Amino acid sequence: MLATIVAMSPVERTRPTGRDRLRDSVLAGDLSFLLARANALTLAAANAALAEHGLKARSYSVLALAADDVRPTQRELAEFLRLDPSQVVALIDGLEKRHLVERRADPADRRANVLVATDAGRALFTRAQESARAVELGLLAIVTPQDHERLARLLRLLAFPD
Amino acid sequence: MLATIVAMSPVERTRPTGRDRLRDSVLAGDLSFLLARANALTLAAANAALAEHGLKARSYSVLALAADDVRPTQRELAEFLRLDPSQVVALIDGLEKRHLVERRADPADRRANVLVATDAGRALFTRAQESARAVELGLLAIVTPQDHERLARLLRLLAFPD
DNA sequence: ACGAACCGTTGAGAATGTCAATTATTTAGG
DNA sequence: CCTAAATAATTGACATTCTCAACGGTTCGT
Repeated sequence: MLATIVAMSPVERTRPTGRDRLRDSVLAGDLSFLLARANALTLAAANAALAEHGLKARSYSVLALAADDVRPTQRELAEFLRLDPSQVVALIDGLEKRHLVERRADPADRRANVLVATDAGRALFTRAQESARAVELGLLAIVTPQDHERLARLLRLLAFPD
Repeated sequence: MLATIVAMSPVERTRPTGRDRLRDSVLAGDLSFLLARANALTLAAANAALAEHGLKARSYSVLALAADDVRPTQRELAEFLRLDPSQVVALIDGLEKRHLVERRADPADRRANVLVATDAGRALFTRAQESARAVELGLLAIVTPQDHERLARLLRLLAFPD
């Protein structure tokens, strides 16, 4: 409403001046949109920081789970990362060729593989994690530690609804 | 640490039972990951709901901005939605063929087009918006209204850092 | 023992992302 | 005023990612 009035300047103003006109649009109030845009920016920053380690957010995530001794199945990886199982195959292939992870037969189910990190994988992850951490702190420098915690809690609710 | 101890059960336990073992991994504490996963789930839900209107999150966003009389330039759309300008071309082509939006020469800059919605576009947007709203409320049913507001505020900070 | 369900893998085709080149127009500087 | 650099939209090429269906091997329920 206010924006409309402001736009009603003299005679068809060239442009309502606003550099953030779009930020006042209804779309900007849409949580899905904010989520998408925040994710896009964050992902770009993360990928840029991980590039020096030859990783992207995806491969970093897989490596992180492998290095964490949680011994995830490829199926679990796919569900957790919201990827098609076939993408997990390609992702692991890439990391395995670089000797950062290994597929091990799951002793409990011979259909399944379990993913473990090699020593080199763990070493790389430790280094990459610092880069990732730096990015995250950079992005969150604008919010208070309390808000940081709140955000994590709320995102966890959205990310794991069940 | 704790996980390690727990895993050290009698004789190589088949599996630490946990169905959410992965949720205790270090990755699950990563804000980028939570953002990515929350976005993936939200996007999937939004696309599913918008499908009945022949829209996806992307085209819905473009339509929303067009219907909002904010008269965005294609360049502005690209920046706002974090897309390559060439993708905006394709997106608008699709909507324009369905007579939902129109490109209008920007009176202030003849290089630029400004996007406006047709009456049909506005009508469709109104309907689609209800679906989008329903999805959003569904996703946020688990949080309090106050948390809903907090989340929006924090995401806006991440989505528009400057 | 049997069929159904499940795991990883492969391959194909659609959708998206990324980038460079082109034309038309605007802007900045001499 | 004129010119060079920058900008907006578009096109096309190419890489990456998404989505599905099919397959062999294995497990599960009955």
